[in-house]
Amino acid sequence: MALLTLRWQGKIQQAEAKPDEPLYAPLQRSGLPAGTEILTARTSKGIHELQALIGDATEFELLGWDSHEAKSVFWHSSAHILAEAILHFWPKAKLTIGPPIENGFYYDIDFAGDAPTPEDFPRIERRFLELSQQPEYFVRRKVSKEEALAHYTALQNPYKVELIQELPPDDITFYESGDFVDLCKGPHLWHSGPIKAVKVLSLAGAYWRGDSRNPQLTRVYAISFPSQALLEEHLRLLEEAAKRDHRLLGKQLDLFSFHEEGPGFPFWHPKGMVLMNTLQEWLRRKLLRSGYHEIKTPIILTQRLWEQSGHYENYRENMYFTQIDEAPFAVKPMNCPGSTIVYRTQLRSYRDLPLRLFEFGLVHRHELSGVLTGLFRVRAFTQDDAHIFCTPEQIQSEIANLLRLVESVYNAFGFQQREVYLSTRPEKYIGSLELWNQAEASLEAALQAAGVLYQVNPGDGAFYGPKIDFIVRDSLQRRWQLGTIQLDFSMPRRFGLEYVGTDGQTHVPVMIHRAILGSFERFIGVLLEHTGGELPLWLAPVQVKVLPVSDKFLGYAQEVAQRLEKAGLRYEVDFSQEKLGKKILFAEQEKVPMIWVVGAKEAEQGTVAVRDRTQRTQEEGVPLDAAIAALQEKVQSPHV
RNA sequence: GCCCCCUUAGCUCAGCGGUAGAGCAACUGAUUUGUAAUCAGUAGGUCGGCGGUUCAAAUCCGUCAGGGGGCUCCA
Repeated sequence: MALLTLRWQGKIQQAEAKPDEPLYAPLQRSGLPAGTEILTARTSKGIHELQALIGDATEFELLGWDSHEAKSVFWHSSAHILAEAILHFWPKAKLTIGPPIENGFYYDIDFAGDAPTPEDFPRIERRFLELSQQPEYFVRRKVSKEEALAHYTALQNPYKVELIQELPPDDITFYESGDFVDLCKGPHLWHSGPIKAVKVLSLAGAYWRGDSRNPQLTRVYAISFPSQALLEEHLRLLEEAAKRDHRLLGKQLDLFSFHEEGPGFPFWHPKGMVLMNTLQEWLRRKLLRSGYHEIKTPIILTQRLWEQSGHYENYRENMYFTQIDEAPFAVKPMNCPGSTIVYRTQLRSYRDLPLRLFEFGLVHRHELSGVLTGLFRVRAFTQDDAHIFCTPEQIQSEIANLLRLVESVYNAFGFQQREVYLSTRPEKYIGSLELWNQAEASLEAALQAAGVLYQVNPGDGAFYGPKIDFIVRDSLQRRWQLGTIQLDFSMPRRFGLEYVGTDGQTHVPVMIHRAILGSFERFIGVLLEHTGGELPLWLAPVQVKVLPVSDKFLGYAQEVAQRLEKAGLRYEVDFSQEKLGKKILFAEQEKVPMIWVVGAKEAEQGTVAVRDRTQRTQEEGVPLDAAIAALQEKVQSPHV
C-alpha cells in the first residue's frame, strides 16, 4: 500500500492505494467525484489518466473542467466519440487525426467523395450523445507495430499506416471505446459520461499533414461540454463575437468596404479615413518625438532591386510585376530595400547611428484568394514600418527603446494583456554564429532588463536574424499578433551598407526591421473587434452629434456646430425632420460617443443636453462653453 | 490555389420549378416633434455574370466572379 496525496479544488487529502490499481479506485473510496467532476489528473510527469494504474506516483492534482489540460483531454476523447458517430453513418470513411484544439476539437477524415453536409450535423450530434451517454470507457492497449499496421492495412487506411510507420515500434497504443478503436497516444477520459453536450460546428477542407500536394480531407469541427448550459453559454459567446466582426462594423459605421473590382483591396470611406489619419498622425508624432525620421519610398521599383534583396528569389509568388519603358519593375511587398537606398545616400559615420527611419509604407502582396479576410488579410496595406540602422553594440539599447515604445503604444489602446515571443536561430541561417549569439544575447538581455515576460521559440527566427513577436489579447480573449522586431544581418550586406567606425574603417551596420501596429488596416480591424466599434473619443470619426429637437432649433444647432468647428472637434448635425427618439436611435447605432440635444431650453439658455454614451449618463443644461471645454479635454489622445 | 457553404432592392432578409416580396434606408407630402423607430404615398431588382435542362428557372445542372468557414493546434 502507498499513501497518495490528492489535491482537488484547493484541498489536499490523503488516500491509501495499491500501485496496481487504477487511480479512480482510491478516489471513489475517498468519496471524490471521479469520472464526473474530476476528469483527469496531473503528476509531476504529466497527465495521469484516471483509469491508468497508479504505479509509483504518489502525488496527484485532480483536474476538472476549469483546467485547460482537462479540457484538452475531454475534447480529445470527444473527438473519438465523434469519429465513432461518423463511422456509424459513413462506415467507409477513413480516419486520420483528431486532436483537441483551443476551442473544441476536429477530426480529419477521408470520405472518398461522400462527405457529410451541414444537414447531417443533427444526426451526428444525436448519435454522438447516444454513444457518450452509454457511457463508453476508454481503454488503452499497447500494440506491436505489426499489429497496428495489420489493423489499418485491413481497413485500407494509408494515413494511419503512414503515421504508424513513423512511430517508435515499442510505443504504439490503441484506445478502445465501445466498438471503436483508434490509434492514439492519449490521454483520455476514464469514460465518456461527462460529455453531455456537443455541437458540430463546421466542415472544412484540410490537406493531409497541411501540405497542398497531399490529398484533401474533410475536417469536421465540433465542441463538447459537460452540460447543455455551458454549450449554450459558448454559443452565446460566438454570437457576441460575430456581432463584433469588423467587417460588419465597417459597414455599419461606414468606414470601409470591399468590392469585386478589387478583391482584397480595401476602399476607405470618409469616416474610415478620419480614423486612419488620426491613428497615423498620432503615431507619427510619437515616433518623431522618439528619435525617428520619416521617409517615403516608391511603390514601384525596378526588378533588379528585388533580385538584389533576395525577394525575387524567395518572395516572387507574392509580388506583382509590371513594366516601365519595357524594363521589368515590381510593386513593393516590403519597404526595407527602399529604406536601404535612403541610407546609402550619404556616407554614414558611427556618429550618425542609430539611424531610425520610419515609413508608413503602402505594400502590395499577392495573397491566395482563399485567405483574404476583411481587413485582417488584404492584398494592399500600410505598414507602420521602420528600419533602424545601428552598430552591433547598439542592438541591446535599441531593443530596450523599442520595448518601451511598443508597450506605450499598446497601452494607449487598452491592450493590457500581451505575450512576447523570442525566436532564435533556425537551422538554415546566414551570418556568423558569433554574430547570432551576440544578437540573441542582446535581445534576451533587453527583454530581461525591461522586465518583459517572454517565451522562447527555439529555431523559429528568420534566416537572416532572430526576432521578437508581440501578441495582444482583445476584450474577448482572442489573440492577435501585432508587432514584430527583427534583426537582420543579411540585407545590409546585400546592399553594401557601410558606416565609418571610430577606427576609421568601414563596417556593416545591423538593420532592425520593426512594426508596432503591424499594419494600420489590420490594426483597425483588431481595434474594431476589441472595442465592438465603441471607439475611444480621440479616434471616433464623429465625436459629437448635435440633435435639434425640431426644425425650430436648427439655427441654434448651427450655432453650436460653428463653435464645435472652431474648437476643432469632429461633429455632425442631424438635420432630418424625425422626432428626437429616432435621432437618438440612429446616433446610438452609429456609436457616436457624445450626443448633444438642443431645443427651446438650450437655445434660450445657451446650453446643451449632454448624452454621454461612454459613461451612459445624461446631463441637461450644460453651458455650451463648459460642454465644449469638457469635450476638448476628453478627446485628447493618449499622451505621446 | 484547394475543399465545403453562400450571393434576391442601398442595407437586413423571405420566397426554392409557374413569370419577384417584406422591414429599414431613399424620395414626396403631412406632422414641429424633449432622450432608442410619427403617418401616408412614390420610386427602386435582366434574383452576382454567362451557358444549359425544361412548355416554364430566382428556384435544377455546369461554369466564371465575389464573399464566408477552413487548409498540422500533428497518432
